[in-house]
Amino acid sequence: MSTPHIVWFRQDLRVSDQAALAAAAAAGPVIPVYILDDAAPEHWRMGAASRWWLHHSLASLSKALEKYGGTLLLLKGDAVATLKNLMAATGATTVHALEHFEPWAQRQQAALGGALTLHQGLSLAHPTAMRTGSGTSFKVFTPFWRALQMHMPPSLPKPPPKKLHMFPDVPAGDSLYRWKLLPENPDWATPIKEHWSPGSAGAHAQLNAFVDHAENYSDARNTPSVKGTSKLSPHLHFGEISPAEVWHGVPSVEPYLRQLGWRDFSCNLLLASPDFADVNWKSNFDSFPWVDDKAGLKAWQYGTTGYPIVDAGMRELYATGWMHNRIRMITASFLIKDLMIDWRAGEAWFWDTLVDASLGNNAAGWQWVAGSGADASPYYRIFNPVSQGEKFDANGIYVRRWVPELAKLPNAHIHAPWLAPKNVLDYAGVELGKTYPKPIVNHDTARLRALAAYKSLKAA
DNA sequence: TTTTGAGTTGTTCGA
DNA sequence: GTCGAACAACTCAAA
Repeated sequence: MSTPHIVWFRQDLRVSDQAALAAAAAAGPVIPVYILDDAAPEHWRMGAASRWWLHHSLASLSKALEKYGGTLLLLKGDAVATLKNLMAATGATTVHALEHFEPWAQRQQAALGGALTLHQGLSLAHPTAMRTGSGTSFKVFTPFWRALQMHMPPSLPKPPPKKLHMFPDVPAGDSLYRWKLLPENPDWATPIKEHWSPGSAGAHAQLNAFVDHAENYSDARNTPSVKGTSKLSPHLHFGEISPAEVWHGVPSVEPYLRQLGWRDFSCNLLLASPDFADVNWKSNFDSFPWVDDKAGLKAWQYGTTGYPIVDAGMRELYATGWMHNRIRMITASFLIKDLMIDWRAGEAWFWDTLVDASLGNNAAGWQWVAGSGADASPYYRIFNPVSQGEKFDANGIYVRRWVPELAKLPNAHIHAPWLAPKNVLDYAGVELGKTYPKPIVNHDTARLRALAAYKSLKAA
């Protein structure tokens, strides 16, 4: 019997276009393993929504491997030690894995040294291939995107191995259910379940559904009430589908491919600045006068700010584990600029509640809105939650879906119920402060306060 | 080394 | 209602 090759699955839970699996399968008998590992610092351990997704994704991967004659071994503990033990117990000398870019993943990869063979498949292009003319990493998206396109299209996706030869003598693993990744008492995942089907099959179904309307992406992507976006983000995050499979699977719609480019860009930023998720990329923001507003944070989290478009978004997030991208910007702008709460509080909430929570993407989004990021939004760009609602949810469909207590308000007042005449509110059964909150801040004054704070930063 | 052009996603104000 | 200007200054990337 030849020595086995370990395939270490992480956020690459697929069998097709999976270079680590392919290399191991070609080399000899395999041991596919997933290790539940709390290597990340406490506050970056996988969030609750992600854990729900992980459970189902692992179940799906396990099934997929069985189709090819493989079995997924589930282990728990420090990944480096666990892999070393597994190698010692089985005589394996090589671990195959796709390269990951989170700081703790980088540390683990370094610790495994020569025992680890890294393959590519998380990004469209390897970050070290993405360099400016002077050899530095990119800090601005547009030139990055131009450079990335020089490397595109990515290689065609590889089919799964025809057959896996499992190494017969594998130690016993855990059972997935014993990891208790699923919520109990209460089982808040019921509505999430209705919106998603984790796993590669679900990912490809989602891709096919998107392909049918991808041509409308440019227009429809900003309308949160319609299916305009791809909704592939969680599938991509868990690697149930590779970015190359997506690139080759969708029509060549530039604005969409550009979004894929953003995934790569975030990955580059994180690799270049390992503390990107924790500290202001622009250090002058360290003196920003954030407000410690626990009540405001809570109102934001649970969708009771009194601004319908913000509340709708936050409720969509809490119910489904996902939020439309346009609404992510609006809600983030509201937390940062209207409430002046530190962007990291919003980042942490998104981390816990998003099924697509990715360290680099999440941090890049928040730092961009805050203005502390590499390629940041200008400080005076403060979203007006009413005009954003009127512009992108003109007929109030999105708000009515997630804030049903406002459902009977006419379009003219759906985004600013506090401005509606009393008889209109009465007719709609809305009593502000009772059935729906009054606005927790006045946007006009909040805007001026934020502008002043940003100005003070500049002076400092 | 210096210069030049550009930088995801907006809003308000006043003519 | 529509339109252009102002809202800053700085850093990045490439020539």
